[in-house]
Amino acid sequence: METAARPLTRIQQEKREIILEAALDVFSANGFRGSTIDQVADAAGMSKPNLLYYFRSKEEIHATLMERLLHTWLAPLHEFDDGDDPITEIRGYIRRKLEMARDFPRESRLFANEILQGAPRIMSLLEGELKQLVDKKARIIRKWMRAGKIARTDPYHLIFAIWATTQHYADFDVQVRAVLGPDRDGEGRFEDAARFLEQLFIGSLRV
Amino acid sequence: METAARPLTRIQQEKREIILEAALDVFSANGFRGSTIDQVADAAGMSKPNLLYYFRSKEEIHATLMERLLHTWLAPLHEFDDGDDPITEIRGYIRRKLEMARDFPRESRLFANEILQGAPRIMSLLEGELKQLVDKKARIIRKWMRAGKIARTDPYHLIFAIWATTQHYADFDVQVRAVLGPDRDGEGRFEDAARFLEQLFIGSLRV
DNA sequence: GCAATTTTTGACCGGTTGGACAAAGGTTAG
DNA sequence: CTAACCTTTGTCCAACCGGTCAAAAATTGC
Repeated sequence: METAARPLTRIQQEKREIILEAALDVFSANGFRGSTIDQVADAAGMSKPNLLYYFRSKEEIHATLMERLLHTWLAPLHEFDDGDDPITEIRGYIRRKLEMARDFPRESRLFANEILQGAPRIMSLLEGELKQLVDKKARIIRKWMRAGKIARTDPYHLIFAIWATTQHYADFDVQVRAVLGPDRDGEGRFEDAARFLEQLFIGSLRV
Repeated sequence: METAARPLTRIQQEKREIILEAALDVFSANGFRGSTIDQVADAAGMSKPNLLYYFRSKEEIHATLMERLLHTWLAPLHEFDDGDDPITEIRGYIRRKLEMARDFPRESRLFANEILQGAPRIMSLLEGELKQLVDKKARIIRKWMRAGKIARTDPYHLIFAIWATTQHYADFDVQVRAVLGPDRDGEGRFEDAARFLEQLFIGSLRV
């Protein structure tokens, strides 16, 4: 009584979830080409052929992972919206992005890996959905500037700078830790970063 | 009549140079594990066994490349020095780092790749040479702050932010281009970035 | 021109990897 | 119990990849 287009059973959904979780671990640590199906299968607690029963290929795992990741990834920018107080809005965006770097470093690294390789699989999304979203937010920022609520500057590069500085704490984590040294290790660095970034961005935007 | 430790012939030096140049191209585009010796040999215009006559292994090519890269990479930070005018000094550092992102994007990406993978091969350098260098520069910055020449903030996170924002234009180049769109493409984006970053950092540091 | 040395190459090898497949094991509905 | 279906696994394969090796080709020193 099922439809011709196979609906996923609950077991299938659960196993696919486990595999994606394992793949996120492995891919983000070793890169796509540096990872093997066996490693993912191992991390997922199943055999390679079993894994390939749920995903037809290594590529398909990666593609599925990327698709989900991008939704999560763009969420903070979607939330960024026209509000009474631009400073509050921007501060909130920075805070959310920094929290994502802290709570989802694997996702950040996987994304960074993809972009570094030239983003072959998500180029169309970057040029389409992402560009339009950024265009929209840039218009909001420009409006604030015209209204004299924040200092005039390039909204695109402002957004790039927020991305770069926040994601740095996920993507370059080992370097940050190495430079800060063992004494300044621990999650305290994220609070220091939050204070610093707020001062950096808000300080330069205040009129 | 040569000494026991074989001195490199001119041909050997030239060929090694050609190989390293080709390897930088290939490794920075595909990552170390995503690249094959054949690809490098191809790009260098020679056969694989011939390439392996000049470098004993793929690892050795990568290690040699990394070593050279790191010297170039830390040069701007070495130049950053105690001066009369902190603003000029910081502005100059930002400009030099941004120029490196523009002129040596492959080096930047290779470095980013290494850090992303956990920096297994250069960890000791990060914890040693790099940390000490940053510590030294952080002390200079703190001195400026105590003298009331720039606003008080965390010098380490300031340096991280400069790294992140400037390298972003090399490492995330495809994303930057995609978001700016075809009309804002071209090298003009680096000048826009320079103006923006100056305003961002100098604006927030001014007392 | 000839011998020693350096450079280049074709052929090959062992290990790894992505993926196929058929058969076995398990589950569910009647 | 049994037939149909879903899940799991052992085995296998072809392609790829890093690296070796011996022999050919080119270069160099005399």
